[in-house]
Amino acid sequence: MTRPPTPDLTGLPDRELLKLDHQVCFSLQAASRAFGGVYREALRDLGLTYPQYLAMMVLWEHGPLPVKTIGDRLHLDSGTLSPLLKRLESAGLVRRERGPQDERSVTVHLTDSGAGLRERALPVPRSILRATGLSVQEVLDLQETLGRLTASLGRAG
Amino acid sequence: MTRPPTPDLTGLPDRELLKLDHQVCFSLQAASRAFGGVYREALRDLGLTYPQYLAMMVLWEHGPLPVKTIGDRLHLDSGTLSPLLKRLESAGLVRRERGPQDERSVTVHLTDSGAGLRERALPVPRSILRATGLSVQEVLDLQETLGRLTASLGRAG
DNA sequence: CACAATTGAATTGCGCACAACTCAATCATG
DNA sequence: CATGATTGAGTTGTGCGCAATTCAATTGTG
Repeated sequence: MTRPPTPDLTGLPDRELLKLDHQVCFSLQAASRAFGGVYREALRDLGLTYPQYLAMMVLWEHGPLPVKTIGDRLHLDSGTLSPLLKRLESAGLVRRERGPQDERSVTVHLTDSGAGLRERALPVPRSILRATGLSVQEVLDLQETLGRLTASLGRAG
Repeated sequence: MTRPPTPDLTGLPDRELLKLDHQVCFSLQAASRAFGGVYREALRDLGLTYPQYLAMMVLWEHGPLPVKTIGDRLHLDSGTLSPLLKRLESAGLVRRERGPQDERSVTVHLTDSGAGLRERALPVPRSILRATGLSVQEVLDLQETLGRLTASLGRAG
């Protein structure tokens, strides 16, 4: 019943492979959506969705940034970020300016309102972490595994 | 530098919590999206998206099922499933019938074309699992952790 | 039996993710 | 310096996920 650390996957029967890989991606998405639900509730008062919260966090941490840089950090392209930032802008949290040196680039600034929102967002991480029910070590292990997984999948795809 | 297995989370500073929880959900979504990319490529020839593939797998495994049952298995509601099944139907893979005993229920059947697609889908799981770069044991551990995580988050949200 | 509550599907609306494309600004090469 | 390639944003279209609503069918209760 013990398995070698790197078993010969090609030797496993198709239906076992099917179960394994199905459940990995499936349980990954299940966890991801469960997070979404918890964040949705935690961010409701702030009027932010989770992706919007991520964008705000990048700005809270690094100050004004070009759209391109935000996209690099969040692994999102302009097709996702442009409308998202537009919503943040119409919510009055953010302001966009064409860069003077490179007129293709648009730099995103926090407004006073956007900067002030940080205070109200501070308790969110704690409530989320507590909701996971995981120990810190489990969180670290999970991240390590997910990091390798994403890297492998990225190279493959 | 060593930590107890279940540390007192309330004792950690805010900014450390912030990093931890941020990266968990973030790396979860990153892995989930990386999977999406790999599946997208693997399923391109079949003309299926990953959620459509999941629905087909349920039908391949269990035969004709009511929409409700498919939704329970995939954790999807009718708002997501109805249009998805409609697309599968217009692709000729699936047929929908009102149940005679309960006229609210709609049972989804595979067409011959839909059943035949299973053959072409068989090599997909193997290529996906290989792309993960994880050992079988790591896959099992990951699933276990994700299962607990999802359960905790579900209870919390 | 009548009527209220519940259930199963579908629809609408919103936001995210991604592909494909447009367009202007910038860069690189000859 | 002129021209072709590349880059940064934005737009369009498709599909997923979720909330909220609608509607008919069914169930439960008095």
